Amino acid sequence: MASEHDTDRRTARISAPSTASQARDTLRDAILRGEYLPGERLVEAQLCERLQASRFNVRAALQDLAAEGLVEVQRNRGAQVRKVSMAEAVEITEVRMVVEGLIAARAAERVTPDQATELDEIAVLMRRAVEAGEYRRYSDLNVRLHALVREIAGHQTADRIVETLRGQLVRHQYMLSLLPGRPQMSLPQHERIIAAIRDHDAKVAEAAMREHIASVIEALRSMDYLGPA
Amino acid sequence: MASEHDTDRRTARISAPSTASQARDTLRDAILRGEYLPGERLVEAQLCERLQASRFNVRAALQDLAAEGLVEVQRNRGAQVRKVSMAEAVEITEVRMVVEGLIAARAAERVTPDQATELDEIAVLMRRAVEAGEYRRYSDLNVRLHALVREIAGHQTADRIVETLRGQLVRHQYMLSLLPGRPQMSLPQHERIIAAIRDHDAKVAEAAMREHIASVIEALRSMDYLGPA
DNA sequence: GCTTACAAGATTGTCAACAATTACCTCCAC
DNA sequence: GTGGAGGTAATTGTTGACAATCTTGTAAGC
Repeated sequence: MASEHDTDRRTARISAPSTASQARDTLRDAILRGEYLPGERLVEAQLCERLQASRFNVRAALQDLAAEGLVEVQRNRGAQVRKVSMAEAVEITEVRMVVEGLIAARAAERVTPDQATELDEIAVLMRRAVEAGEYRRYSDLNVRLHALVREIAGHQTADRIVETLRGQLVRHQYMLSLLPGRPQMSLPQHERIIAAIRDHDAKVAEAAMREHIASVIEALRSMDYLGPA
Repeated sequence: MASEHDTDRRTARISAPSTASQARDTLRDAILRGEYLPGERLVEAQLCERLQASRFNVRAALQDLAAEGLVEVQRNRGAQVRKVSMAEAVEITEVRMVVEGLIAARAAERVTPDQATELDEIAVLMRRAVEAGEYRRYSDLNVRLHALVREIAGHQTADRIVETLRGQLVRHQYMLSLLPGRPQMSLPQHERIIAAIRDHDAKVAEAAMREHIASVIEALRSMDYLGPA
C-alpha cells in the first residue's frame, strides 16, 4: 500500500512503466470488477499474459493483494481470490461501522462552511434520486458522500483501513445494492449523518453513521447467501 | 547478535535455510525489539547476512512489513523503518480506540463464566501489582488483559487490525509506559472494563474501553515528542 | 568560494533459467 | 468396481546474473 508518485521530477520522461505497481493495480481492478470470482485460482503464468508483466512482477502483485486481503496465497499451492464468508462479511462491516463512526465524528469537528454546502448538495441530489427511482444514481451518490466525509475528516489511518475493508467485500456490497427497499431506508440515515456533521455535532454524527452501517449489517444478515461455488 | 533459539533440531546446521515467512518474522521481531531505529535504512544485502536468507526472501519480507506499516519502501531507494510521527501515533490510537471498543462490546456479549473468573483474577493481580509498585508486572498484566478480551470476543477481523496498529507504535507505547502516574490512572479504568464484561453489559464495556484508550491518547499528546531527526 | 558536471560506487529492479513441490492421470492388484 | 502406486505434466519456489537507478565524491568553471 505504498503510495507512489514518481512523475514529480522535471525530467519530462514519458514512460515510467513501474511495472510492479502497475500489475498490482490492474489485477486489483480486475478482481474488484469481478473478472475473477472468489475461490478462482490465479495461475501466475496466465496472469503474466493477462497483465503483460513478468512472473516476477505478477508474484509481487499477488503478495501485495494478499496483504490487502483480496487474495489468499498458500505455499506451493498458488493464489486464489479470497472467499469472504457471510460471517466474515459481517465482521468486516462491524469494524467498518466503528471506524466510519470515528471518521464521521472527526468530520463534524473539522467541517468547513464550503464542505457543509457540498454535503447539503449531495443530500438534495440523493432525495431527488430516490424520489425518481434512480437507484444507480443514488448508489453513486452514496459512494460520493462517504468519500466526502472521509475527505473532510482527513484521517489517513482510518481512511486506509476503511479502504482495505471495503475492497474485501465489494462482491457482497454489490449484492446489497440490489436489495429492494434499501434506498428508502438509508436515505433518512444519510440525511441525519449530513445534518449532524453540518451542525458540528460529533457525537450525533458518530451515532448516525454507526446506525446507518448497523442497518447494512442487518441487511447483510438477511441475505440468503448462496454457498461456495 | 543472532538471538535465535533454533538449536532445537539435532541437525547441527549452523545456518537455518530461512524461508520467506521466517525471514519476515525474524525481521519484524528485530524491528519491534528496537534493533533497527525508525528512519534507519534497511539495505537488502545487509539483511541477507543478518537473516541468513536470500535476497529474494529478504525482499519479500520487506514488502510484507511495508504492508503492515512497519517499514516504508520507496522505489529505487530501498526500505527504511517507518517513522511514525506524533500526529500519526494519535491517529493510530484513535482507530485502535474504536476497534478495541467493538471488541470489548463483543466480549461482554460472549464471555463465559470461566472467562469471567479469569478476568477477575487479572483484576486482582493488577491491583496488587500497582499497590506494590511493580509497574513492569502491571504492564505485562495489561498486555495479558487486552489479549484475553480479544480472545473472548473472537473477532478475527478486529483482532488483525488491532495487532497491526499496535505494531506500528511499539516505540511510542514503550515511552508511554515510562510516564509517571499512568498505572494509578489506568487501574480503575481496567477495573471498569472487566466489571462491564463480566456483567455482560456491552455498551458500558465499549464505553469503558474507549475511555481507557482515550486517556492513552491524552498521555500521548502530553508527551514532549522529540522532533524528526 | 560556490555551483555545476561528471564519473565511480553502491543499491535496487528485473529477468530467465533451474529446482522443488503439487496435482492429475494411468495402470495394476484385489 | 474400488483403492492405491507410480509416473508425468503443471505450477510454484529459488537462485544468480545483469540492467537501471540513485548516491557520493571529485574536479572543472564561473
